Amino acid sequence: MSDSDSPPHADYSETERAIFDAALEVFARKGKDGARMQAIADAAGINKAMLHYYFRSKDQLYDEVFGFTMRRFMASFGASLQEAPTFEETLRAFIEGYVDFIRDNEHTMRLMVNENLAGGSVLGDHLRRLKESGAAPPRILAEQIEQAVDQGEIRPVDPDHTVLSVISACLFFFVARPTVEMMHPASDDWASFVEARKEHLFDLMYRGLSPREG
Amino acid sequence: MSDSDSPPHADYSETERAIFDAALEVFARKGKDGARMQAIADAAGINKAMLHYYFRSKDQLYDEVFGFTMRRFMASFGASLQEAPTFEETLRAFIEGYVDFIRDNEHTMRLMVNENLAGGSVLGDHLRRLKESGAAPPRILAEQIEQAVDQGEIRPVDPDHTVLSVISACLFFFVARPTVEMMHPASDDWASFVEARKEHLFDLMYRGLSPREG
DNA sequence: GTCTATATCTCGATAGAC
DNA sequence: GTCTATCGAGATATAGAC
Repeated sequence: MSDSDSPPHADYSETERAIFDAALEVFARKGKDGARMQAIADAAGINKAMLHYYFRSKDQLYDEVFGFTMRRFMASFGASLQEAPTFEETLRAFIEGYVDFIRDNEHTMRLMVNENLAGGSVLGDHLRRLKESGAAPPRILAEQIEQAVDQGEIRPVDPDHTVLSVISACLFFFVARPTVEMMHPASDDWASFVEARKEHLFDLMYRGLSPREG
Repeated sequence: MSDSDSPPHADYSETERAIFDAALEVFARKGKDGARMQAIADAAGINKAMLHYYFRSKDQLYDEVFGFTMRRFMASFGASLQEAPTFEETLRAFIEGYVDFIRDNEHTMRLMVNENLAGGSVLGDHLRRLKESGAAPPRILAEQIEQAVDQGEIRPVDPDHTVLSVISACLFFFVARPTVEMMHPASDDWASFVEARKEHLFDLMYRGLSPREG
């Protein structure tokens, strides 16, 4: 249900796992520099000395947590996309799957956003390492869009801009969740707000890509 | 051109203004807890003692910077919207104006996002105070959408969800700018990428709202 | 592996000379 | 108003008993 599912390291012990989850949560909310080792220890239900025993330093803890989280985040992208007979179904399934992933992994998303706000230097390091090891970033949705354009199911659009727009729409309302909940009290039931949003987003996006004349 | 334009306080001295701008930049990237007073002093070209002389404490500095920045951010919303004969023109002008504002005020946007990631408690305080003083949050774009629906220019949509979608699309690619620039090297010229994005966004959104049959 | 105690350093904040 | 020097709290990290 939450960020702690599908362990990043199969060989993590229970304690390491508790530390990892706690660190993800605190780093996600406060950023690397704003996070306190004491807060992580408290959230993990252990004491500070254990953090250093298992992960040596704050830098190393952040690096490890960020690396795993980034890979999980990128993998979710591919996992949300299942090819279907029509692009309409493909897009609907992607929005459904991707929004579900973010809903169940808000801390993962927050950590990614926080790293971007801070400038993305750690992100850059990891991305470079990933590329060197041959793991290309997934352009799988963009390819589906190109196909759909070729087959005339949607109008000619720039695939990369379109992917970015879909991602933005699926993600941002989670980023701004506190604001959304304050401005839009009707969303006091967040779960049903998220479901309504999926519908709205699919309609807006699919119609926006439709080839019908304008 | 940048976040430092249109002074938040007409009665700020030059030094106060330099501190304000420096604090905005550092808080925006690192968050309240991650920011260092020394880093703010360096960016402002003064020493730490001056920070406390003018703003007493870090808490108070953050509170003041956040308050002004939030009001500017909310005001930009109304300022980007100019009523036009058709909703098509209104939407085009809004996207143009709002994206321009974010492009020229990236730190402002980052501070808002950072506060949301951290939970939004300071944001909540300020919003509550604003409401008590009678300044309602601007629902001005939502009203334009309602009108356009009534007049049949666009299909029946939920105005609040639609506003949220437009905002997301205009904002998020700035939030994720480091990732976008790494993943999409074609955007090495950020300025022209932003311009292309405005076009793409207007097309996608306006067509997505079109009443034509599906 | 786990905890307490502590070393070491950094940060926010102030005192006081100019 | 501006700077240097410094205090004291709080942070990361380690030592060492169990």
